[in-house]
Amino acid sequence: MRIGELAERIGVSTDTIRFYEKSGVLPRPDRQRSNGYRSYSELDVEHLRLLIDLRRLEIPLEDAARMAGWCHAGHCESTTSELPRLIAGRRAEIARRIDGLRELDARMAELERHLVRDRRTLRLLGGEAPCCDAASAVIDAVDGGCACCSPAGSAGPS
Amino acid sequence: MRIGELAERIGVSTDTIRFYEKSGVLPRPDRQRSNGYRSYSELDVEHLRLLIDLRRLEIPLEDAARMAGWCHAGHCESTTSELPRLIAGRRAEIARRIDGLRELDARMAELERHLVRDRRTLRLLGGEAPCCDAASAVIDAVDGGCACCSPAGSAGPS
DNA sequence: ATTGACATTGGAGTGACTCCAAGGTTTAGC
DNA sequence: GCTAAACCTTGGAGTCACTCCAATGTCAAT
Repeated sequence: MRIGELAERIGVSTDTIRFYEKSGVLPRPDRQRSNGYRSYSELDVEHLRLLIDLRRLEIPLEDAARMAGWCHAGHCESTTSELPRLIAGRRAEIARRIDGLRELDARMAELERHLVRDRRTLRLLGGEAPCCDAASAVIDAVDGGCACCSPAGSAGPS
Repeated sequence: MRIGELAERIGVSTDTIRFYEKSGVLPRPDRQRSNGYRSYSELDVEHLRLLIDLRRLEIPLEDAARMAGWCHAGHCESTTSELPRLIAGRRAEIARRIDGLRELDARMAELERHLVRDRRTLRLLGGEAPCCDAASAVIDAVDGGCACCSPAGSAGPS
């Protein structure tokens, strides 16, 4: 199969595949003699698919390539000694990220509530409103304090 | 305050602050006359803190700078019309990411279980084992199939 | 006067792509 | 056989958001 089909099947761009080859993390495949086109086997598909899956875990390219290489070459030693460490680290990282995202989402939700309230206020007021209401809601929700309209800790305008 | 203290207080590098200034997303602050050092006020701290917080939501730098700018300048119009759209999009993205990470973590956990099992097997066998056990566990767990040792769908070696 | 911690600038490097131009090849239809 | 579209090739430049570096300047304390 040629590079386009491989890319299609795995869901990456041909540029990405060529980039991997150029940076040495994927071996150069056979070339169809005379026309220079890259030619891939089902085995190559599996190798690349694993690499891409590992990349989707946001494992740095070099590490992901090493891991995929071990599996491909059947090197149990590396697989059983280095992999567990890598995986444990990854899982901790994933947990940290989920926590961070949850916190962000909570802040975003609060911000959203503030904005809805402020917009209702604006509508009731006929479109004009003290300038810092919404802005301070943003800062309160995202940041925990408003500098431009309550620099000394006052409760805000209006 | 000088750039080092600002960076310290917000938890970014001085390089980052200078980079923001160079790329035009932060205004040039006053310079202490004669020595050329940047000099920041508490207002600048709040502005940058908001920008950095928005960046931590992985909002692209340009967008984050625009949002922080609105708040800083008290432009309710943009704040109330554009922000809600941005926030809704952000929250959807956050939800997607959390789902993705959860799935990854489940796959990682499965992989870990496989490896523990295989290592026990290895120890019982005295260190030597059929080469593909661990490798195929990686592929099974991460990828859902092993090409190198069961290319035709067989159950695996050993 | 010297040391050390700060500051300045311009410019290069990083990771992981992504896009582009200028060309060669293959395939389908007429 | 000719043409057009869809593929492939290469080298190289661009992107984002920093990060690091060298060479130099400033300042406070000993």
